[in-house]
Amino acid sequence: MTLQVTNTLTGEREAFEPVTDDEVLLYLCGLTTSDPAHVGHARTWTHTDVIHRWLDYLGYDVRHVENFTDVNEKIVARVGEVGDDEADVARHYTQSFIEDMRALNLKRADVYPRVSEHIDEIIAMVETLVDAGYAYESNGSVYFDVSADDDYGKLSNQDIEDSEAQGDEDERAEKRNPADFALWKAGGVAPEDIEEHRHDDAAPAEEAAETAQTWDSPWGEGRPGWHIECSAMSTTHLGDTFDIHVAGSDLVFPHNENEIAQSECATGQEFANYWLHTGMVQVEDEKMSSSLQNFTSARAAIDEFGVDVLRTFFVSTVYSADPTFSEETLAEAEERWERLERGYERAVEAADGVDAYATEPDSALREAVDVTRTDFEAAMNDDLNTREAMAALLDLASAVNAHVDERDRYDFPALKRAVDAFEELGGDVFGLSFGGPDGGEVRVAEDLVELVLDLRAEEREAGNYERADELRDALDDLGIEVEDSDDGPTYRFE
RNA sequence: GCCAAGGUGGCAGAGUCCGGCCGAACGCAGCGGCCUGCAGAGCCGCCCAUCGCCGGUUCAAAUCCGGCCCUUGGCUCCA
Repeated sequence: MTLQVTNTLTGEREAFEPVTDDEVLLYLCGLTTSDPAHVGHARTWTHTDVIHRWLDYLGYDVRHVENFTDVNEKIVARVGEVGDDEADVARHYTQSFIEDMRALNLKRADVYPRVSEHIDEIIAMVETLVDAGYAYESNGSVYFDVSADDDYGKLSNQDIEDSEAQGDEDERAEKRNPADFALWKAGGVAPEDIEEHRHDDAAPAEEAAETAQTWDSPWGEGRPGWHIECSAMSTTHLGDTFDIHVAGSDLVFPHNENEIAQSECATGQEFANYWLHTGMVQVEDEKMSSSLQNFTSARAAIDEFGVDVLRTFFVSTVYSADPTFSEETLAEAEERWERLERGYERAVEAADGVDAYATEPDSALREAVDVTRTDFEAAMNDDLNTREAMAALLDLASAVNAHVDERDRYDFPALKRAVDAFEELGGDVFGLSFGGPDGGEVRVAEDLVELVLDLRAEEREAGNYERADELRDALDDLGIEVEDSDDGPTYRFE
């Protein structure tokens, strides 16, 4: 049984065959560092993470690249809110993304390239396209000539005759064909370009625009276009042709389409072999999105539900579906996760007790473990059907419960294999944390420590240093080390 | 208008590629029983589905073909 995936490029389910036998080159279109990551972003990250983990499970060596777009007018529009200039705002959100990714228990990518550190590669690629006749300069900007690329539109089936003009009036005037798109944009950022993305507490548009970064190029001072970055960064770190390109389904056109056009015209090689697109999280029958202001930030969701519940929610729909984010669906995910976790814990407790024997075979449980493994693997290989794979795991929980309920003497080898299955499939592949304290418990512990620290701060302010020290010592006895710093107290669990 | 993906029980959501094992999975909610000092957890069972509509192909269709209706995403920054 080999892995099959649905390829947006062909619209069909295909056998997965990497360019190199044992290695998989994976790219995910990352986020623009202009807003906090929300649940929709977290879902795409998590499904990509599960793909990575499944490829690991199958024995592939995965090279995983995921970019941060740190040059964009939306970032400039946040100047004054969380930073003094474009680069500063970008740093702020890049940091917050990294923290969210850690909190979500995502496997680290091999490279997190940023646009600002790949300007040379971007310029080189644009030059190649100009030299080869696929792009032209106009008023210091460079545009991709869609009519020069016979394959244009092959991902999204767009007909360039039907496409509406992109860009503002000035830009349209500079283009030969309305469907042409910018590879390089002359000058900085115009205040009116960031006006619509501005929040009330941001700096005035004029002032913010001043902080936009620009770079020297053969066509004069300017900034990279919207789509060229992903082409430059992916080919730099993965080569001209790589295996899997993941992105949200909202990026199919024009972003991914343009990536293909630029890359294949520049390198003469196939770009990505398999295109996987994740669905859009729905909130009240509408896409969750930063601009619609209907989003729950990844951070808030992790704080409210915990990573395991959130990951269970994500994995309970196939990656390509548009799942409903609501109180009901998250409550259901919570029930599912608890059922799974309880099943795991019962298996561990039964296996680690004196009532577990080597000579008490329970064929029902033994068969259930086998079925779980084969069903899970078949589901994952069938276009990464995490929903079905999860069902297999939940069936295992039922089998464990039935075994422990019905018997006084347990089948140790079978229980051990059940525990292994939970840990390898639910833990390693789905990234769920069996065994350890769950997110909720950790948060309560942290809240309690903060509560004590608040009390201690009150004593200190009142000058009751003896009492304050007693509280610190009491925490220390519990294995919580408190240190005072300029920014207030910090602590860590020993 | 054009492109793409969908429409499956009260909710949510697999199955559709490769028609029959789908008399429709897993789960949530609801109901009954077991267990139980109570509750919870768990176990067993049940309830709720003319699989968007109409027509066609077939011994057989949720699954294939045609038409229509509706939803979501894209065509503008977007996971």
